[in-house]
Amino acid sequence: MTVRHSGGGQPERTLALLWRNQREQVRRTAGRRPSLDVDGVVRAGIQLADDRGLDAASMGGVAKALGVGTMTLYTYVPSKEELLDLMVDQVLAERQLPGPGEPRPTDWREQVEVYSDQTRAMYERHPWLARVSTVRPPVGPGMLAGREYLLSTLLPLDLSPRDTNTASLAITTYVDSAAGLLAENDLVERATGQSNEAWWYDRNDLWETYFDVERHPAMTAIWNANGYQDTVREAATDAYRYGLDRLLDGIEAQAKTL
Amino acid sequence: MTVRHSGGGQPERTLALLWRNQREQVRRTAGRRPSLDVDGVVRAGIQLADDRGLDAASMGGVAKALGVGTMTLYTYVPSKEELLDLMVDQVLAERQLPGPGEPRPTDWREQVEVYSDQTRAMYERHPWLARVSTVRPPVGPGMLAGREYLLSTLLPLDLSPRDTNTASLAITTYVDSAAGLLAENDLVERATGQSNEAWWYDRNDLWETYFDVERHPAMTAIWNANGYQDTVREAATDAYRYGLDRLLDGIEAQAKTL
DNA sequence: GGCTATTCCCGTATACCCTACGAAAATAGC
DNA sequence: GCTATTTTCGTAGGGTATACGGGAATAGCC
Repeated sequence: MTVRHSGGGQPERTLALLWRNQREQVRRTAGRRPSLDVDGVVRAGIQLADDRGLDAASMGGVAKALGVGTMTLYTYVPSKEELLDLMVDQVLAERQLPGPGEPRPTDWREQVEVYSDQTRAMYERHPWLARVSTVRPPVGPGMLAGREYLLSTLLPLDLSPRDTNTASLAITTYVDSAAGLLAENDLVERATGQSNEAWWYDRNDLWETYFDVERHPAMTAIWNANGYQDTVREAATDAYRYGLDRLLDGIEAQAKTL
Repeated sequence: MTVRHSGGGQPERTLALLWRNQREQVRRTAGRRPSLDVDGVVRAGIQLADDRGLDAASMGGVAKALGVGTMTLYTYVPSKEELLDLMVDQVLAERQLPGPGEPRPTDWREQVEVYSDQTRAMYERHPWLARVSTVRPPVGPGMLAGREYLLSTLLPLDLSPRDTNTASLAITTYVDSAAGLLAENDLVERATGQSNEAWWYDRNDLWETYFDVERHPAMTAIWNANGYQDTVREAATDAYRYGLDRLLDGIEAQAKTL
């Protein structure tokens, strides 16, 4: 199954849910007293997705975890789609990113590092995030806080406003997807109970039967020179660091020429 | 639904399917004559996913498109999972990347550009690709050809074998995810019939009711300086180019210092 | 205490999804 | 024509989301 996002629905309702903790609640008057609240439903969804994968966070699954009927959830959340939006913004907001005026490293690269570390840790805690589309994301407090922080780290570079925005988009794209990949790697190992190395070993036939050395000289050369890391995890971690560092190098160098 | 990948199954069977066109077929002997072939099933799946989204490429949907019963597909493909693997490797192989010895640009950056352009075009044609996990991908001819080409573009830099591999992983991560994002953006516009601008317009309440200028000074500054591009598409395209160029800048600079 | 309007709870039903199983149909070679 | 083999696919079982509507609980008012 694919995980899509933020359809049409009623944008006002969704926004009200996303920002539910920013404004105070209206006092209740008549009617049966609710047995749950939105936060509880969202927490249960996150918990389930963390523990047993995104598929476990079905409406039925979440309802069972909360000890209510499936349809009861629809009192709190318009659809599974918005529940997912709420789960996403919730975990985005978990990142501990300094707000405006709060203490932070002086070097801009170290500030970006904070974003990178926090985002990686978030994906590590919630690997199902990598499975959720980020186009038309839930524009809640969590997402806005992340964007705000990353933009603010780039201000010292004195790029034009437009370039600052462009650079920040490039960085989020890289960090979010690479961090998601790392987390997914770990998740798959846990979920299947099979290490990545065992997975490759199972595909020994590839090299023995199908791989054509003539057609793949560069791969062969790297292999012969022992250029492949010992583990998939190691390779992915190295690539993450290397790519982020080179990207920031490039941004820094270009900023200096202006 | 999430889109997962390459489970346990029987790796040999999956490999044989992925590389089915590299080795010739065994002659058939007795038994009822098949009405379809694997290529046809894969093509139908791709067609359906292209036209009506990944969800339309269900086993039932593909079978109906081919005019057979749903269960008939299981003669050709062990499960939906492997069908997806086959679809993915098929479209990966569609990229026109020069093989070893074939003509290519002289500058290494232009060579990487070819990879970037071909990959972007691939995602444009098959936006559902962005929805499919790339951990434990189908190791078929298409994937291997892509990896081989990208590695070969980096050889002129004379990095160590390990660094070459690391750099190539960083580039694929960036290119594939950023290209996927671009394509997904277009897809969502087509699928929902709502432009990204209209989507944001629907969320006007965000700025009017919830957005706190005090908490988001950097965003506010960029907004006031007119730093946000006119369209989401423009911003994403700019970010793609900018990020790739800066990443390659960084790689080039580092290669020179060695 | 009883009425009423309001709100919440959730069983049922519909419409999808994947796929295990097994019976029927078609074919090649003897 | 018989047999071994292969393909076809209906049925059934267990999953998913959610529309609908009836019943249950509550606050405020008389």
